[in-house]
Amino acid sequence: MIKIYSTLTRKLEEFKTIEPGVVKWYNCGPTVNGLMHLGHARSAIAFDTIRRYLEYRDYKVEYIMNFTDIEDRMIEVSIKEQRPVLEVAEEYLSYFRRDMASLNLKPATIHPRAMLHMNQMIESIEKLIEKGVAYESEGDVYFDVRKFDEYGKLSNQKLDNILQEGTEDADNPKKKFPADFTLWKKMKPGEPYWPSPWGKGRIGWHSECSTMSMLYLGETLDIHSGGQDLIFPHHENEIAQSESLTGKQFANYWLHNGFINIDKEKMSKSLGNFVNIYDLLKYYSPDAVRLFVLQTHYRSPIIFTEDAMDQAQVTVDRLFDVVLLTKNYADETKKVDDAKLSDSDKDLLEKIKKAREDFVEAMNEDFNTSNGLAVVFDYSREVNEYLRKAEDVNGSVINEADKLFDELRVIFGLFEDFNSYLTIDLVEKLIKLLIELRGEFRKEKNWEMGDKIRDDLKEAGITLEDTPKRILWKLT
RNA sequence: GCGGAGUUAGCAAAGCGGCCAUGCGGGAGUCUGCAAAACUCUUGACGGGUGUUCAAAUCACCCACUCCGCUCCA
Repeated sequence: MIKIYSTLTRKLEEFKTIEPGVVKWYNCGPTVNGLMHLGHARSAIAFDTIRRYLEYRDYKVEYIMNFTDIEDRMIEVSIKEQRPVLEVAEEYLSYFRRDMASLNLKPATIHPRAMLHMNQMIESIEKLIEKGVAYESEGDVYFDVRKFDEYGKLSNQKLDNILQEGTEDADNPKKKFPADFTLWKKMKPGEPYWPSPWGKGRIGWHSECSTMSMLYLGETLDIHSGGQDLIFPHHENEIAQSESLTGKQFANYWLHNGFINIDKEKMSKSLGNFVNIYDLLKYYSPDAVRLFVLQTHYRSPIIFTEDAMDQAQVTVDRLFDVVLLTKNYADETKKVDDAKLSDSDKDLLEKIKKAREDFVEAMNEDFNTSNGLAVVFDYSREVNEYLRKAEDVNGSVINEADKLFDELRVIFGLFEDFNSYLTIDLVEKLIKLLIELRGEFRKEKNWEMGDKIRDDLKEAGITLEDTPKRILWKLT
């Protein structure tokens, strides 16, 4: 049984999907007005890993992650850089895709973009006005939060308290009530616009996620996720809009990841203290970044330091060593034959089984990757011990160990470029080395060793031809 | 002011009533022609106080400090 902590109830809940075996999940993606930074990456890696785990547990995950490409901040960049919003969006979107691929983040089932869903959003706003929960005011449209009784339920705040400090331009005279939020924003001169029943303008930020999630996943989602900073007002507003529209619960589980801090201060665009993924990957491997993030539970804050990143790099490199060793000694052509097992074989098989169970147990508890990794480290030590100390290495047993490593690395998204380690380039180097060694033996008239190398290579499918000028080799 | 999270060994980070985390690092050892790796043992922790309990890092209360949200942010 998988347990999930939901922000809405503030406790662990048993995970049950609406439709058996299918997870409908909407994750709030980034605004593409800049490069992907470690904060985005933390969120993306955490949820990517949870998604991979759910898939491992045989769920079909319909994972939608949007890109916000039309919004105040997009327009700011557009004006600053003197080029159309669409062009800005395209550029940063391509950088995001690049960085996401570098971090081995699985693409979402669909990555919808706000700009391409204007009509649907306008329709949603019209319906909200028809229902009497939204109103037009001088070309703007606002949501009337007093019409939604449960406003504040996600962020656990009462409307009175929200009002104390006010919200988004609280003193705006066009609003009936200070906490009302914008659904449609009238254009200002020079800004991009779309036509609507209320005149030229653009969508308010909170509309896109409601509209697009319902469009692709239906009126109630299993999971809705994002960074903790989105709880208020973004997700609160999404709930207000969506539930007013449908009368149904918008999402059953609300997941929010913790922040990355630098020097005890939140990493954010507004503070300008963020670490770009593109730059970070010049110094650390993608695996190190993933491990760095996953060592901490997804809801806890992470303090970024170079020291911690260095540690993650060392750790992941060592883990890779044993995974690679295991792969080298695994024999997938043979099945485990109970009659031929030594005590150490049986012992390892037992440990593999136990590790798999312990791992599942750890992850079932609100996706505790920290404990999950502890299981992996214990397990890798056991495999190392076997590989180095067992009287005979049984290829079929090691193959079982390799299978578990494969399962684990797929879930954590580690060592994806695994197969590229055995390249034709490496084969060439090895063959040249053997030819050189054989040359040394022949110089010493050690024909026996020289012939052994030639014969064994032929056995392996590589033929050497001794010609007067040089030695040629070919794959047979 | 309101709402929330936290303070665990040199560093990172789980645990959330009784026993082990785990990773990086430090020390010793095993192996060993050299090197590297690995394995074993070891080091060392629960912010401060007061309670509850047979038993507390874990529960309650108080104090101190930190961070986050209430404004664009993952």
